[in-house]
Amino acid sequence: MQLFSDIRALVCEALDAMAAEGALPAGLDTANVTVEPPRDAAHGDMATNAAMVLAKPAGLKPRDIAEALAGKLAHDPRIESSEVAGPGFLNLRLADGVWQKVIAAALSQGKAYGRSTMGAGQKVNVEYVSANPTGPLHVGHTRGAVFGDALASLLDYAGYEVTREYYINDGGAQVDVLARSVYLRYLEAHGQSVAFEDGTYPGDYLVPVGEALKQKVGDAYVGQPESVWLKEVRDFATDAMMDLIRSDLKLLGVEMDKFYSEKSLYGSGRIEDALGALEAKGLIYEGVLEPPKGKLPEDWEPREQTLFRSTDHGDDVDRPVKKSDGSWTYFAPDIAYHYDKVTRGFDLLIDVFGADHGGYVKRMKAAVSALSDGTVPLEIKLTQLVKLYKDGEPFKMSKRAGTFVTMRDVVEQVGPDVTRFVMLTRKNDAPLDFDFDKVLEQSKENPVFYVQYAHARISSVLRKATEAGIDVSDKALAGADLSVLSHEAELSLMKKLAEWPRQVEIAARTAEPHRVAFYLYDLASELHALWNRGHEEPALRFLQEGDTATSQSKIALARATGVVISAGLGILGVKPAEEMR
RNA sequence: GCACCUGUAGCUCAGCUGGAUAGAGCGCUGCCCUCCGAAGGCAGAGGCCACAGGUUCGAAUCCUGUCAGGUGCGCCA
Repeated sequence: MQLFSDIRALVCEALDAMAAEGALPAGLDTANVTVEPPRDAAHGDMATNAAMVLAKPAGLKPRDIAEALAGKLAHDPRIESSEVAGPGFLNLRLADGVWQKVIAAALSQGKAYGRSTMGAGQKVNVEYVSANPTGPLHVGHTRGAVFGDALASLLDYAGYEVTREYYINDGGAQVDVLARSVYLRYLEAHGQSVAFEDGTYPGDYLVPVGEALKQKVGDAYVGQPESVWLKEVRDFATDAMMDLIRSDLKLLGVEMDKFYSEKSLYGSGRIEDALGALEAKGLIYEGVLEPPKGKLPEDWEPREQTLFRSTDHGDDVDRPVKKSDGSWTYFAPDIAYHYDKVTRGFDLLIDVFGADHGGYVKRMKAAVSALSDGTVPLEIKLTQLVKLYKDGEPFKMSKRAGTFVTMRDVVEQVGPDVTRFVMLTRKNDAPLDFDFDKVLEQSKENPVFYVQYAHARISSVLRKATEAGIDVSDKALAGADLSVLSHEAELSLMKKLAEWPRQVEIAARTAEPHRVAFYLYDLASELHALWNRGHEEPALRFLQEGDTATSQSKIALARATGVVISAGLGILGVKPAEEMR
């Protein structure tokens, strides 16, 4: 049930009828006709711009079209009244019964109320996190993980068939560095003292890996050259790191459908295939790149390389797929990986990258565009930096010194629910401040708390009602007489509930899960407002002493609100609170 | 130098693929608990939507340019 699209359909039907009667020219394009809540509630429940959009093509005055449209709509029982306003808006006021049905829908459909068929079962691949397997996840990864996961859930809720995927960068030079670092820890485990020079990972998290390696191979690698141990240690270490990362993700409540290994591409012919596909399109050539302007690297000298003509697909310069020594650049396996996604039959690809990868957006899109002949869109969402604070003071982090804040640090301090919600209360392309103290504050300044508090109040009502012997089962509530819910404060809450399916579609269309978080805040606000009205007007309390029937009606409203809050939190990956402590 | 992102109330931020008098929280002023959780609610004050042009019935939103901040820019991933 999506009330706004229902009414939009009604408007379009009326426009068709007008065209059939000759009041409008036939064949007008109604694609730009919208039905949405007006900014000012005094204007009514819904407003349509139909008359203004059609005035020009129809050669008529907007207000005349609006008047005629109003006449048509008046026949529908859902429309209580309509009036023409401003430059040609048609403001609609809906009958109370329409809103009351929203409660019934939420109760009967549960969390599925709000689900959309917008995605029409299209297969979408969401790739996120994809952190290098060289250490634990840190705060930046956390935002990407939370965002990607919520986006995936959102798209699922909006009717897409979603695959959550992680690309393991286990094929490049950084895993050799990892292997050497683990080897040093391994020597340490054998009692040697070692020095961590530049170009190694000094973090403590490799200590147990070194010890585990000792457990496995004893002293077999001690004093041996790299040629003996590098490959084995590399595999051992990346496996250990992926275990670490998986457990970090689990802590946050993120579960991937698929982990895809870069290494698996090498030697399989897949990279050659992907580049062959590009070559067949005439997009691969040998050439020399211009040096970047303005900031010339010290050791710049022109080299001939194998290049991808990405400029044919919207990039600014062509990109190298092979280094001057003939080995692949990192971009080559990335192309192969995306080619693989295309051939797996996805209708839409989404990559979630950190903002520091913004420079790769165009070339990646160019590659997918070329490989799919423009049939598979690749959307890339960048998540901006997270700045950490404690007591209002910024955290200093240094990767070199190994003093970066890990995801585990954050989640263990504030919990997965708070971490997720807070990181979703900002749009992905804006930087985020994360203050360890503020996110745990129990006040309305903290949206996590505010929304959870609303849910806890609803749970509290249900508990009290049960104690009072009122049947609050879904079945009993579904049978309640909803027509008694006609107070303006109650209608206001119902109207907010009616917006839920619409908000889901907007959020999914724009790939912006933060909209869900903001909607939930608004919804919680309506609930709190109604709750407090109960102080002054006892008739607005959910529990009506001695009147089971009326109580059930009002509790049905509370319950419906709880259902939507928990559905919304579900998308964000947050568990609703039954009570506050 | 180029590309991408950002610029909205004193502060932190929303703003629905262009809509009416631009919203919320914090902070400031004043109210509301014999009552389902006051960890809440109500009301007031506070804006040249960075700036300048353009597109149109209509612009915070789209286009161009300028300014400011962030991120990145061959042989790293």
